[in-house]
Amino acid sequence: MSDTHTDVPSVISAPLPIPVPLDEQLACPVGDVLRRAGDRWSVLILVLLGRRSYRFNELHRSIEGISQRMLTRTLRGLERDGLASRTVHPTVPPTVEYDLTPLGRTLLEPLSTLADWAVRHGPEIAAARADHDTHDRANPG
Amino acid sequence: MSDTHTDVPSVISAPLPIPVPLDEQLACPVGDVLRRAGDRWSVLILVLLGRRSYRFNELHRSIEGISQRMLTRTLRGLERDGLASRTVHPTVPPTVEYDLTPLGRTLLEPLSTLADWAVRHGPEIAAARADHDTHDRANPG
DNA sequence: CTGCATCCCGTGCGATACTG
DNA sequence: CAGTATCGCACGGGATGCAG
Repeated sequence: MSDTHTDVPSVISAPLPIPVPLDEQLACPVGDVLRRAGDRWSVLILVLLGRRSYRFNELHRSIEGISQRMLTRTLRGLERDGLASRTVHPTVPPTVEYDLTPLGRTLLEPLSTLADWAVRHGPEIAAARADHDTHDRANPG
Repeated sequence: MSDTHTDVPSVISAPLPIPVPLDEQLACPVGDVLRRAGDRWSVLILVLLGRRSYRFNELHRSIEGISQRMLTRTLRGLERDGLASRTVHPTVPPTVEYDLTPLGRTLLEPLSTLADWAVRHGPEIAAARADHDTHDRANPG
């Protein structure tokens, strides 16, 4: 953890065939995870479920701006990837409980590493963005 | 780094106002970074530039399947966020060199953490996905 | 309560063609 | 070499309505 020395282990610094082949890109699980994390709701839901289990409408009420459609779709996606679990309790009004799977729980760690970076360097990004927009054109639209 | 004990530090486990307000979501730099990382090309370009500087067509040749349009747009995006730098050398055939900024370089670390997780747990995700698709319906298409 | 179906829009992304 | 312009498709994502 020295100062200017950025030691990057693992995959990122691993040798890479050039040109990076299409197969490699599509088959790579990194792309999968990145896409998941990149959508608008998955990470937020992951974080909420990381604290406790939620029911459907409870999640719906807990996330301002999400539609039922996207909540359903996102949960299905997380479930499909083995990150969240869906438990149906056969009560008279149906009750469905969502939890994080052990796998999903392990994802919180690397996610928090990235989130931490984002929070730390958010101002720098905002500044760079403002600077770029100002110098490039007067009215960014 | 114990076995089943997942200790999640920082942002992810920080207190969160419920319901999570829309402003919070849009203003949050985490969302920004996640979106960037979630697009198809940014991370790959970040990784390449992390090794050495590249020229435009050199990048174009190094990434199979990317269009000029998306290469330009992605590089502009990275540049706008202060993650990559663009240097024009006033030679007779114009030469443009792309590099990682110090900021961009620091992003490689948390990114590699996530990438590492993806590679480690990729099989589990694939298995869960196959299992889900099989049990849910015979023909997923 | 928990969801699926339908309609619609914005945009990410690729293909192609053209310019300094 | 290093881009820009235009087109078109696919998909994420919101609004609304219906159903078990």
